[in-house]
Amino acid sequence: MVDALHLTEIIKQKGFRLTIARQNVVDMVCKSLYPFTAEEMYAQLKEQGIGRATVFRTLKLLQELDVLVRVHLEEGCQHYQLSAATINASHCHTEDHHHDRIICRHCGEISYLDECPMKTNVNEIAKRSGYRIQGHHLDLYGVCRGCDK
Amino acid sequence: MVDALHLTEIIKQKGFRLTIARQNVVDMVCKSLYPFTAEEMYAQLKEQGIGRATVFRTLKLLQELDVLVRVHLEEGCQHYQLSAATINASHCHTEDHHHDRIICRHCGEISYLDECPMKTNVNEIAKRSGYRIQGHHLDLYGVCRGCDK
DNA sequence: GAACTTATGATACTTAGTATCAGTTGTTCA
DNA sequence: TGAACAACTGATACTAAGTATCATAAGTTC
Repeated sequence: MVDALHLTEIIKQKGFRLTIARQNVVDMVCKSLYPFTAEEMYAQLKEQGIGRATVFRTLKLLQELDVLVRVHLEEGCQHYQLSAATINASHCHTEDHHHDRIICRHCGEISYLDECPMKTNVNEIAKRSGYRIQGHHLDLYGVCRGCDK
Repeated sequence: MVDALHLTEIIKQKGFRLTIARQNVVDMVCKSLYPFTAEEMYAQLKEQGIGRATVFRTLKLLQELDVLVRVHLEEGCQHYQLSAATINASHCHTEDHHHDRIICRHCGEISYLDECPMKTNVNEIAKRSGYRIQGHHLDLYGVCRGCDK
């Protein structure tokens, strides 16, 4: 699990106030193991009196602070997950957790690659394209072992 | 430009009717050079009396037929573009056009990689993950040469 | 603790996309 | 040909995801 303190520090460092609502959202975000939607997050936070707009606003803020990224699943774009930068910076992780994924088209299972296949390619791509490359988003699609029968 | 005839053949082969509305959508899709939204397409087709629902339906059908893919841009998921399979199958293209992209975070410019960096990795990933891999979606993010000053 | 700024929740609104449905258009087969 | 049927259509109403507005509340600064 990612350290919530690290994220609240980022919020304060950038000059934003750390309110109770934001603290709550950050806590939930840190506990998330899988990509989640704003609605799912709101469903859990509204019991604590946190408004829908605030949840959307806070997730957007965390995205702008590079804490979260919005990710592309085949069914739509409304999912958020912790950015690779956040997970890497977290003291709770020693290995490099990356978010390259394989999604099973049959059962929807999502696995994460243990090794980033792009690592060796980025320099070459940068040279060829002239871009300064800052990151990437990679999803593989296929059929998992269980479904492939 | 992709051959509209090839796409209309796919529609007919799969047992769907080739109506005037579908023909119009296919023609527009073939002319598209960049990812487009359903609303953009509708804006151009409504003059010809084609309804909004029909445009959405037809784009969805073309997606199901693997003619189009919905793509992930940072601002959202609502864009469509021709699938790699369609472009490769088109007689107008001899080289391998792939849709791995680099997107400039500054000006929004989109470039396409001329070589798929995943080509060499897919077998290894399949072996390690146990998935039968059917495809992937790769976006790189960074700053293009023009903006990087 | 007053003055100010930022953030909040409620609400209304926008945008993207889907469901429904009566009417229209292709297709098939006699 | 044309009747019968299924597929498709546009209009419309709806849902879901997200944004804008605004009066109120809560931090912050001095």
